[in-house]
Parts: sequence; structure tokens; C-alpha cells
Amino acid sequence: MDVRVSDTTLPQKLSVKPGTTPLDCAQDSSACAVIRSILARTTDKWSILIVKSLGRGPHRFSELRRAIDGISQRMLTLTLRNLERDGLVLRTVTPTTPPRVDYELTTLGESLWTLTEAFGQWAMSNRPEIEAARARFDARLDADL
Amino acid sequence: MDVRVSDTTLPQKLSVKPGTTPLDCAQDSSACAVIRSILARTTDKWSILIVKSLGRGPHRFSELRRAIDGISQRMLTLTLRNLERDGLVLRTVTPTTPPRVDYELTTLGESLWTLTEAFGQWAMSNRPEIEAARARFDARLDADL
DNA sequence: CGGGATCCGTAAAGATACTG
DNA sequence: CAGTATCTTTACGGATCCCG
Repeated sequence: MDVRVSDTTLPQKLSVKPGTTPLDCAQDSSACAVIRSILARTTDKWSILIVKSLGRGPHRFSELRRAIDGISQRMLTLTLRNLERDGLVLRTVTPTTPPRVDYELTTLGESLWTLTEAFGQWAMSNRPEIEAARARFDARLDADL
Repeated sequence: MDVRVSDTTLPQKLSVKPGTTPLDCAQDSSACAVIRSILARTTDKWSILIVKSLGRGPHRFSELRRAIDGISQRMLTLTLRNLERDGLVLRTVTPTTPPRVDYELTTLGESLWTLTEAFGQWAMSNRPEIEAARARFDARLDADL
């Protein structure tokens, strides 16, 4: 069922080889669910910011809370628990008074950090272009009305 | 398939000095909100899967709907609109009967695709380790009860 | 076929108060 | 200080109907 596009200029920079279809959700649907759960956990709003913050070394709970603007203590706790559960973050409790809890990235977490860092860099460097695209889109919507 | 993410932007294992705090959300809080909105849009559950599907070339609406298991037509429409608004996806309407709409990644979208692909690869290759960590964590919870 | 509009249930996020 | 528990609120997502 070859469907070609009748458009004028299709960049098509990516070479789509017939045999190579890596990571197709349709053909390995068993793994897909797990992958999706991993992606959902590792790429959600707060996880990215937490991993980013921990990328520069261990931090205490209150330090993270202050570093990540707008996060509630509940979301910080929940997200840290999930990251710990996935083996991305190590939690160290020092039972003093007052208690002290430090969080740090595991080796696995550090490998994830390089990816989130790349994501952050991408967002930073492409911010003007994205904002321009948004403005154009919204302007076109207004014009069509 | 040219998945080079490390060329210029990906920092490999930055040295973690105590004083240096690059990309801190606290010190550039104006940009932080925009970056967060970009990250929220580009890393949410469906966007990643759509970008991944479009990474192998243009697709129609119904193709995407079949390719992405579990997505509703509403979420597909909404997410595609948002991606289009951010300049990541190009929407081409062919006003035939029945109508035909094709979606493809823009150049900006392709640069994002390399990142999501890297994320997917990371999730795939680290899946066993993550599942093991989850099992360990859950087992420890049961033991503590 | 590719949506838009509407209604609605649920689950996640926020705010607040309390505790070891 | 680092959570837990509870309540409220939000918006996410699905189902349905409709139209060009």
C-alpha cells in the first residue's frame, strides 16, 4: 500500500530503508508497554528537572526543593521515590536530629542525565524558533477566524 | 540512520565541581518557564511516540492512529496540533474526497527526533536493569511491612 | 477520512496540616 | 528536616455524535 505524498517540497532528509524499522511499537508490542512506562517515568515534567539538578552532585531534599522552582514537597517526594524505584537515584538517610536525607544519581541515573541534559540544551537553543512558530501559528488562527 | 547526538550539543560527563552550577533553574527563572513548557510538550506520552513514528517519513492521520497503539483520535489530533504549533510537525491537507492529511517532521522536528530516538534506545538497552531495580525496590517494601 | 464539539469519569497535581 | 496523610481542584483522556 504505497502512499505517496503530492506535496511540493518534501525535505525527506532521512533515508528510510525498507528493512530497518528500529523501535517500532507495532511489531514488538510486548516490550512497547515497558518502554513506554520507562519513558513516561524518565521524561515527565519533574523527573527531568530533578535529574538535571542531581547531575551536579548529591543534594538534600530541601536543596532540591529550593532548586526546582514550583515543585511541591509532595511531588518532589513522589518523583524521587519513583526515580529511586527505577534505580536512577540513590537515597541515603542519616538518622540525626534533625534527620538528613541525601539524593544522588546512580550510574544508571548519570547515563540518563546526559540525555536529559541534551534535551535541555535542545530546548534552550531552539527556544526562539519554537516561540516564533507558536506566534505564527496563533496569528494564523486569528486570521482564519 | 545518522543518529548523531553527540556532535556539538551533548555534553559527555561534565566535571561536577562544587561551585559550578550551569543551567540552574533558579538563576534564570525567566527562561526556565519557557524551557519547561517546551519540555512538557516535547516529552509527553504521545508526542514522543508520534515523533518516533514520523521519524521514518511522512504518514497520514489514519496511519499514525494505527501505528500508535492505544491512542484515541482526540489525543492524536490534539498532540499533532500542538506539535504543529511548535513548528515540529508539518501538516499538509489534500482536499480530495475523502480528504487526505499528511504529517511530517520539519527540520526542527527531525532534530528532536534524534533525541527521542536516543531516549528510546536508552530505555530499550537499560530495560533489564530498570526492571531489576523495580523488583528489588518492591521486594524491599514488602519486607519492611 | 479527518477531524471538531461536547460530555464526563478518573487520576494526577496542588495546598495544607500534621508527625517522628 | 523530611516526609506522610488528607482534601480539593485541575486537566487529561476516552466515548460519542456530528460535519465537510
